[in-house]
Amino acid sequence: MDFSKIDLFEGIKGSEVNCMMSCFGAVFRTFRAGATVYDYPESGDEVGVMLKGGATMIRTDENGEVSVMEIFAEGDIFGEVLAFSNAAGDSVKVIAESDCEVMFIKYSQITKRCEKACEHHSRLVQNMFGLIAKKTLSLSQRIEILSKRSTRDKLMCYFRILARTCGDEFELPMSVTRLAAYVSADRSAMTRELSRMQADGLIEINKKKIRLKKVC
Amino acid sequence: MDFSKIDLFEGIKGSEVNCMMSCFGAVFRTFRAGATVYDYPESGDEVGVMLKGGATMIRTDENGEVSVMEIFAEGDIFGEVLAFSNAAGDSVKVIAESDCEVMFIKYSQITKRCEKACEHHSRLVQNMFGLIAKKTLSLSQRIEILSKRSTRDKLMCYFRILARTCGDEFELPMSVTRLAAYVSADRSAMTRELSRMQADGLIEINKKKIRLKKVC
DNA sequence: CTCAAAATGTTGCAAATGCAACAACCATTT
DNA sequence: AAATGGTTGTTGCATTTGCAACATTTTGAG
Repeated sequence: MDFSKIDLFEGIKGSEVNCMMSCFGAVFRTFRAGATVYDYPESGDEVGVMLKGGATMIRTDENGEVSVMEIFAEGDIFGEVLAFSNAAGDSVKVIAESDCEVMFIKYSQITKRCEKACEHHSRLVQNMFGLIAKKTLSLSQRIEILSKRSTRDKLMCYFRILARTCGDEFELPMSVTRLAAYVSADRSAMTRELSRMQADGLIEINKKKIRLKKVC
Repeated sequence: MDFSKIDLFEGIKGSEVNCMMSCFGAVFRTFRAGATVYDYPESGDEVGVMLKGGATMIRTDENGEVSVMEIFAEGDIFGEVLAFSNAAGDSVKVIAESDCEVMFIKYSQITKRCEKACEHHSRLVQNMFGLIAKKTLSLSQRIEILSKRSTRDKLMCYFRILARTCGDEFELPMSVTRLAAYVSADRSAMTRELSRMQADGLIEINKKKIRLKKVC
């Protein structure tokens, strides 16, 4: 297993990473696309580290309304203690978007100093620090999107965020149906709005390929 | 200054806290209600710790649209590195809701180990950890609220969250105008909806006092 | 290949919401 | 007391949005 690309272990040698695994009681699992990676009511204080592939955190409320909470790519971490409140007791799951590989460790083992006082434990804490900061950033981005009043503004806001890393032409990192859940809009209404946006010359859209046309 | 109630310093003796202040280059300031506590484009890598009073983080976009991003009470921390993306380059400020007292420290001084290697520095990092986790929780709560489709659902979601800590009868922690910004709805439309909710027997509302009536 | 399930695209209609404009109220300052 | 600025409450109207229902296309499994 190559951990060199995983941010959580940055600055920690591969050999030492393996050594740390026993402290953490790390467990490795692989999942097929569509499988449930993490089921919140059950998964206690475990932290998941996405080693390979991608997944989406999905909340389903009592009315069956679905909303996308977070999107995980390689290197991202997730877990109940890390990220969210489940106020309403809704069902919250992480679903594999593609085949993926995940490492699970106990949160409590990370935050408390282990008896052996691994030298690299504190570095790991620092890394974790940075990852959580990154996560708050993405949550905050989501809030920026959701706080727009109209579906059009929400979409434009999201597209501009994507464009900042990918340029004015990019591919949606999720299905249109998921996108609707992500911006918290009705799918059909959103599709209608996407058409209008194209008609108004704001974007060009072809399947999942999108091109921002106007600078703004 | 009494730090015993500030989560960031939990488990660190008062005398040692004072000792640490020099490492951090802590600066203390007081603000009147309505004053600007923190202005993001300018305030670099500083972390604010709310020692006394309360404040609100407000984003204003290019159209003058206002949205409340976070609400800070005693013990909460805030800062650019901690929480948010400013994608659009909008104006983001922290405004004192009441008279308040804030301590500012440099983020970089917290994350990097200081030369003196204070014994308690690592405890501070652990505490900071917990605070950020708490922050992600509140961001995630906000997302839970914003991802509801209707204004009524947003409000009920928020009220239930408040009720969990305060019981079925509580006082709004912000003005109605701010509440509208928080749930990202038009103020007048929200007021209208609040009346309807009362008419429908869901809540009783009197100024800022709210009572949840139906269990659900 | 074939079938079933899921995703996508489209439309009409009713309801919710934003918007604008206004009046009433409150607190603070002069 | 008067003036000022901010918050609150209300209403009519145009627009947006959600919702439901349906046809079409794509995907995946056997």
